Amino acid sequence: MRVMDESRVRHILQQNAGTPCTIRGWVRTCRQAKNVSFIELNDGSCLSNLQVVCDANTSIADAEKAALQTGASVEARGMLTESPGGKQSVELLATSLRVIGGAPADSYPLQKKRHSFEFLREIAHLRPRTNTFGAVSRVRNVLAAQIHSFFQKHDFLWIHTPVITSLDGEGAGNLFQVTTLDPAAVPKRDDGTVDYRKDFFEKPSFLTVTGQLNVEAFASSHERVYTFGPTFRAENSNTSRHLAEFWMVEPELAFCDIDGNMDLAEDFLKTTLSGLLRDSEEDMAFFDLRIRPGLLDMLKGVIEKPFMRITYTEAIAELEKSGKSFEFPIQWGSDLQSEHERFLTEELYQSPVVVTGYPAEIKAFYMKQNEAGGTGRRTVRAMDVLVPGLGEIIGGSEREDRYDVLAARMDELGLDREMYGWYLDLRKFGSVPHSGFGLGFERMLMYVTGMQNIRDVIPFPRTVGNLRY
RNA sequence: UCCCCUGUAGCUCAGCUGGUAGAGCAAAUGACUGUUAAUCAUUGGGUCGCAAGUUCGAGUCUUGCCGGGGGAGCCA
Repeated sequence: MRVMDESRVRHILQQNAGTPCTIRGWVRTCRQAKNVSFIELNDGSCLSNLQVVCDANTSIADAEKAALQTGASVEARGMLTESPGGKQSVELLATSLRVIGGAPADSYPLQKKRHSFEFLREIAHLRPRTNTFGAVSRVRNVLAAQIHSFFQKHDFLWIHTPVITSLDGEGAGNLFQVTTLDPAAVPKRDDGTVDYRKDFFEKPSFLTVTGQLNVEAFASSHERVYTFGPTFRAENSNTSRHLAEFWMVEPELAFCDIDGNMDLAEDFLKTTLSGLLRDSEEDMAFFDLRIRPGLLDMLKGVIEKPFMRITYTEAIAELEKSGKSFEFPIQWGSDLQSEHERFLTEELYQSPVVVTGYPAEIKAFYMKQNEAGGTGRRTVRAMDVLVPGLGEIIGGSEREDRYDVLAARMDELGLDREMYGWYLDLRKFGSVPHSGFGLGFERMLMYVTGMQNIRDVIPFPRTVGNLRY
């Protein structure tokens, strides 16, 4: 089979009438009359189908005519012609048509009608053949490409941080343990605890919850680096926004403070979003039309408006003086709830907002501490990027680069200095101010597509109590 | 983990205060010289999630279990 030719629907639809074509794909719908049949073929290359027209001159076996049903794979050869129909400019007038694999209509689950996303989740192996999930798959690909392209253009190195880790105390949720021990016969030490010396790594091991700590080592050598890979959280959270396995993007930048970090995050979002709108025009128009009306305007707003930048303390003051009654009361020291985030981005500023200077108590140990100042309130140089329609899309910080301050904070939180010895070393040898952020790739996909459930923007979702395919 | 909703035909759903199951779409067959959510006609299709209970009688009421969805918390 020729792989590098351009006999794919998205290319064929660009060609002029009179071009001979061969197309392979799957039947979306089939309308048959006595002397003419219309078959809509989709090959996943774009949202549009190619209409294949079969008439009396088309060579097709009688047995295969009956197999021309929704879901069947076919190959059609013929001539591209101008279409008299209104919904497409060109169509393929077939000289021959061959059914490669049939799809018995009485058992093929996908029908030529709308299906609920809940139903499609139960046939995750077939949903790539639907309009919506086909578009999600293409947008997922294009967005990933935009992200790589953005970083590559700015001289960032893509670092492949490990999936298996020994660090279990980062505080980013529950971990999946990785082991080769037989669960039915776990080796024990004399005191009854598990003898991990017999395990594969001779110590407890886990799936990573973040590549950040590892990638900081490379920021300390290559200055500009990022991770983009799978991440695992064993949280028992059953919501439309959580997965046990998801993909995360984490840039890390040396010689960069919190302000540079905010500049990077803003440029990152604006550049990747506008690249996506440029390169996925047809699919994005589909989401705007069918999934979330107003989506394109919302995204354009993010691209065009400068991001508002305020401190956590200012945000609390604004929320207090708003006079609005929130379900969760505002109080300095507690985290912003999504209702608060929505108020800031959607009502008060009506633009993306970057909030910095969060209380140290509600943020991770590695974030750089600010000077206490007159109020005695301890804050860290964290930043959350909030966008209208979603809330937090990016979370990041300037990292604590002072050895003594970091070590003291770790002691305070009861973290094992020994285990984090290498991480502390980075502050011992050639330490530099550095910053970075994390972005949940599927969360961003939900945002750009308007899809409401995170399980519908990843090919095969893994969630609590649910592992199929 | 907590709260709420829900499970009836392949899909989406209706089925009032308990009386023995229905629609639209899909499918099958036929008609139709160009359709595009094709149209028209005909036909088939259901242990009403599972188990127990109340009752003369349960899709409908009760309890338990299982599945799905939404929200909260946790977070990305």
